[in-house]
Amino acid sequence: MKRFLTTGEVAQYFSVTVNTIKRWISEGKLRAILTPGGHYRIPREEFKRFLAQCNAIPSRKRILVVEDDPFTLRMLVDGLGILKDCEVEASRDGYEALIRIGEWRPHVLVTDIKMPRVDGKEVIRKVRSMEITRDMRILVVTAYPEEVKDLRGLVDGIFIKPIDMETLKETVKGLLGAETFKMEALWKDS
Amino acid sequence: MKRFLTTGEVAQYFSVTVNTIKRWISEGKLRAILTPGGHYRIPREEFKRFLAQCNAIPSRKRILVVEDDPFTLRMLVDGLGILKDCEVEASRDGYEALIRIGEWRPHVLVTDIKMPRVDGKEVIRKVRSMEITRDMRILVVTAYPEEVKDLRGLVDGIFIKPIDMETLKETVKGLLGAETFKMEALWKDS
DNA sequence: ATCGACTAGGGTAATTTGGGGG
DNA sequence: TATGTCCAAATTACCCTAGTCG
Repeated sequence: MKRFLTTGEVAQYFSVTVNTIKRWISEGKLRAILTPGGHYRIPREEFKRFLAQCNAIPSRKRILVVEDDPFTLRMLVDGLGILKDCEVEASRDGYEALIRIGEWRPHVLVTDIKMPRVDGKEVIRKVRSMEITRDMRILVVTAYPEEVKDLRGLVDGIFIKPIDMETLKETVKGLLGAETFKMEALWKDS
Repeated sequence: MKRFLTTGEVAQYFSVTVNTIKRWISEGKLRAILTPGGHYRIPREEFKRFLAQCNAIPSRKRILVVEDDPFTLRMLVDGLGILKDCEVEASRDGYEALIRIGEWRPHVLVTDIKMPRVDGKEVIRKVRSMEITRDMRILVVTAYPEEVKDLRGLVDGIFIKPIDMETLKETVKGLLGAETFKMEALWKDS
């Protein structure tokens, strides 16, 4: 198994020209190393990361849970963890969560709305308005029903603590069923 | 752990032919010793140095500017935009910035510390503590010198408004020159 | 000392880069 | 905005045989 791929190999894989791959690299979308002669080599790990980011491989669905209370967090992660073909990760605060959203692009975000030093509502509005994260499904978890009234049209579900895990799991399963693919280019023909 | 590598081993590592390795050696790009029979042996240390060099200049450097004041933002983006081999992007608030950091992995972050509904200091502490963003260089821009005293050890530079763009540009250039390698990922198996 | 596997060195074909412009 | 196409120069791959390594 080769450790590095050439631009040509990656280009062939995506059915795009080599120039497009070079542009992706120079724009930082795809990371690569340089040979002394100036040719790019793409690490296989990076290639896989990139594929997942493009939704190009039928990867397992990604669920990000954001919750600062360790007990609730544990319950959510463990509960969602038994779902089939899913990966669950946790962030303990909003800052971590936002970086992780950009990097990992979860399919579903399950988030508390009250977090120290971060405005959960503002985060949701932001995420909804950004191109990259617009397709992400959002479930809100909160202890204060009246806090989230104005989020109704914006999120895919609201759960009031204490959480009914069975309903939550069913809802997540439903959201994951709805496919959202973004890279038509990959489906032309191989 | 072997002390020396053959051309074939290095070639396999880089997904390059043996001849290419030989050319790198004859051109002095990769240093090697000679066996009495005329076969090359590459010292492991030299191999590591070489690999680091390949990681050093992978693509154009990415600079993310975070600033809510349109006027200052414009000045920063335009000013940094003329740097060679750099891409500059802007985020108008902390939420956007964090997602963009995760997605784009800027080499340098130039950020205001006072932003609506986001604690800039907390963002910086968070970014510094996370594996993915630990190598990112951070420059803080602020109008309040006393606000950022406790950030001194944490960031790579602090600029007080009004900004001296020439100094800022020089600093960014300096930070971009200082290479930060992450070779461990490439060393997992071998 | 022998043998299989690998290597050096060279010549030629194929690929890659960077840039500009559609 | 993103991608495809074109170009020359540079880099790398592929082929070979004689020689070295283990």
